[in-house]
Amino acid sequence: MSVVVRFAPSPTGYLHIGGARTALFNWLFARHHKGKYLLRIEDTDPVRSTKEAVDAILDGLHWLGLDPDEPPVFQSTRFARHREVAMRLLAEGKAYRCYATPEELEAMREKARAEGRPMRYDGRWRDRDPSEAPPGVPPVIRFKAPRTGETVIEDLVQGTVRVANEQLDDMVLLRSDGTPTYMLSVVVDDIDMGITHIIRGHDHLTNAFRQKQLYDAIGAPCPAFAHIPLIHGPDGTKLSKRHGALAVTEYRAMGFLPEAMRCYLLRLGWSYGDKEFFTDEEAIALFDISGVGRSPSRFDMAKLLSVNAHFLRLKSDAELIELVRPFLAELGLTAEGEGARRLAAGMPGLKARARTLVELARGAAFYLRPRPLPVQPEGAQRLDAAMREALRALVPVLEAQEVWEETALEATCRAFAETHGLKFANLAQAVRVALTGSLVSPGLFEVMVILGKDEVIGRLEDAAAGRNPIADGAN
RNA sequence: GUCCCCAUCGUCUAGAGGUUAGGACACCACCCUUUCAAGGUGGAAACACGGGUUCGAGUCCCGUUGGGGACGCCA
Repeated sequence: MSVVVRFAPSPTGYLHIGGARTALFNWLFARHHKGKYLLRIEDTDPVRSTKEAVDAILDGLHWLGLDPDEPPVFQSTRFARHREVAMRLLAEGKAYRCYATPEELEAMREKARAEGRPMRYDGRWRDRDPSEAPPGVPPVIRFKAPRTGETVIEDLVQGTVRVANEQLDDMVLLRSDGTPTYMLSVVVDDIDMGITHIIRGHDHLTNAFRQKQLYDAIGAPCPAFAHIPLIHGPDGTKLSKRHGALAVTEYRAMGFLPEAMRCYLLRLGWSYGDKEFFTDEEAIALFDISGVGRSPSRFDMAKLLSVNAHFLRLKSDAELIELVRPFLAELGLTAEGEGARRLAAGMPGLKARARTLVELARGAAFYLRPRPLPVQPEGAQRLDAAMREALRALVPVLEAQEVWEETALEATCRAFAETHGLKFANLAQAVRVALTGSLVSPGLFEVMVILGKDEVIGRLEDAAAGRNPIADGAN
């Protein structure tokens, strides 16, 4: 049997970390088994579903490289089919019309709450004759669920999970306005789409019992279930906006790489011995549901940053130059001609110091900004009058420098510091500020070589003359 | 409240009855060093608790505690 899986988000919000990981596991599982990975948009609630959310989900999946193998199925287009199945169950006596009013249901809930019992529909219309139906009340169609025995799920992750049927009530299949509910739609669509494995969040585990009963009633084989543990926030509670349940596209904006995102998400709840990093090929070859753990994990930004830094360093300089362009643009910078040349030359030194593309852009900015360079406040403090004098004195020395390469420049600067009675480290920091506007940068002499003699002398003169504006700290 | 699930360093996890309980992130120290990173070396850091079963339990069973999830004419 060939594997068919689906990712089935409801378009009521953005694709967040949890959804992204569910999609990833489905995608990986399908690739591993050479099966199909489908996308179904569960837009059966017209009030909460939006076009923007659909686009955001599609965009997020695309960025992560998790495009579905076929065009997405919109659940709302399949109402007629869902209704058809409901009517068939009704005709077969496996479902019935219920005329209970919202008020009655609310009263039932109140009573259950007061008695400390689970809030369940009491089945008052289950065996009642339709002739007793109150006039003018549009009924819902309820599933006639088994009342005794138990329902058992063989979950690929959770193992055997069972629940007593008394715990479950007669769920609504068709609302009084004739629209199908989620529970019905999911089952019918999964049957029609030929889904073999349902891989989804653990929060759906209890739904699985009801869905299992529906499969049985419809007479369709039940797909294999794999309920993967949820991702929690750093404090162990439900992942929320303030934790990082941001749209995955927010991570794109923060300068994360999709492959880093995938790798991080993969290792959240799944592992393969001590292996930490996986290429896509490795992940596809090694991924299996049996490697998925059962306990929930917490989202950890520090680890994500570290993983991203790892994948950033794996990128070629040429790739990085293209990837960083949009982030440079946000700083109002472009890298053309001389700027592109400097960026390419400086990339090895830059990328070792950046964990994200945002950090990379910020670190690269000094190569691209026009003179006089803005300097950060902490850096400006290093340029006191005495140090400015020293920089002024350094200018002619460097102008006389014939061999403009790292070791020669270092020798020159060390000798200069010695003859002027300066600690080399202090001189170096002052020069660093003059050349980069910051106390932190790639190697000083590497920077000198990449900037070139004229630019270096120009920047030193700016600093000596106190021409640099103070950066506003935004960068 | 009822039902279901979960429980190894702060975090992600390895561990399928006998291990000095391993790795990664973060943290600390040292090395390197012109800053910051990167890199290298080392360190601190865990089996929630209580009962069983067993010659032997992080591993199996039960309970407790703690955490999470589900309980809609939402999905």
